[in-house]
Amino acid sequence: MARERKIDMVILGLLNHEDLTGYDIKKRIDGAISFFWKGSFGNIYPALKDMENQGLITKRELAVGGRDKITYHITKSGKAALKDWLREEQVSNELKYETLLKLFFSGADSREVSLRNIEVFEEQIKKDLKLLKTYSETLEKAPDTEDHVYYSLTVSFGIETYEAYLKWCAKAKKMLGKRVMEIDETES
Amino acid sequence: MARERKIDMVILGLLNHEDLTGYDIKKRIDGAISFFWKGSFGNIYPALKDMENQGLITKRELAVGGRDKITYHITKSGKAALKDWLREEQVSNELKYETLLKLFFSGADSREVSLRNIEVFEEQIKKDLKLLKTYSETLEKAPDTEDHVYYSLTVSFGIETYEAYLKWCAKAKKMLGKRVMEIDETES
DNA sequence: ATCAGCATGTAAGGCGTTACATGATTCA
DNA sequence: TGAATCATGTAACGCCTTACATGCTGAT
Repeated sequence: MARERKIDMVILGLLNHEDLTGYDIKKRIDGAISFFWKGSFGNIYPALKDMENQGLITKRELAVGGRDKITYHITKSGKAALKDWLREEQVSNELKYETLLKLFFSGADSREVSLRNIEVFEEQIKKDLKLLKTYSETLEKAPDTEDHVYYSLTVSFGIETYEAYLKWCAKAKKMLGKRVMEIDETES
Repeated sequence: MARERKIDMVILGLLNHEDLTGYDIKKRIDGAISFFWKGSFGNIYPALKDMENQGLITKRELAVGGRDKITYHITKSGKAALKDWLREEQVSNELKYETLLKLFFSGADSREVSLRNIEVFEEQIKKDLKLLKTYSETLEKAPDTEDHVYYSLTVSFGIETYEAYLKWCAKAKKMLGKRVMEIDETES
């Protein structure tokens, strides 16, 4: 059965770049990473404890203004574990889209309901796409480091697939009989 | 907190169309649905028991050649629950792509490793896309029912996003310096 | 006869979310 | 002074996966 908990790898990946506190790790995950992976405190803190016991990371307690702040640092063993994971070919890529599930079973209700569900999805995607594009713009102005190449690729994955989603939404709405009378608003 | 278990809705959705055994339900889920939702026996059978207790479905035991076969049937209350769910606007759409996670942290290893990971992803997507296209072809020959519209839309969602993935793969490989010397094989 | 598929379940364990609990600091 | 954010955790609970357990049927 072995280790399945991927949050460890997220943590190692982040710590490989810089030392961080659990709180910082959470913030990083809530950024661009959240588009393809999630994490919570109840997830992260126990993982940090385990990983320290395994010798993958070390902790450094610093008293910052009378308060404890715990910063984690990746060890050699941790770096090795990260590489091992990167070189493993077996991956789990999973989509759990409730919108598609609903659409699949939409024969049970009216077309208005299906259309509304597609619109809800579309609105969310538009919002997310806007965010991805700000990431992309920030990246264009940033220096060309090796890490940036990878960051940039994941962002462009998001942008391209989300644009495909939007195209599909338009087609789906048309197919379900939505008359598009609105003038298309360019997303300025 | 309320009900979170979406497998119930998958089951209701399927039973809304026809009576099925637990085993049949699993097979249906392993078909086109598996692209956006998963289910297992350890998941399905307990759900069926719960849902029967809740009055959402009823069971019919039939002795088929000396063997017990349990077929489930959706009730009025079950149909209402299905509609309620369809009309709920709050949805959870989640992507958990380990490939992207690896790519994001690929600065920790060589470009060869990143390229290999993209290739593994690409191969999987090509395989899945082929399957989706057979679904699509089957659909084209099938009668134009209301249910088919929705089935068709979910399949086309898959095809279009997977094609976007493949485009991205090509771009990513190029960006990471993969020289494409192979003559492109048309997927006949 | 044997093997794949049909058919129904249970049990253990893992993983994750949410809510709870606590308290310091910073900024308006 | 009050709210937001920083910061670290724990506990309960829920859901799912995997493996196990069992036995029949149909095809080769």
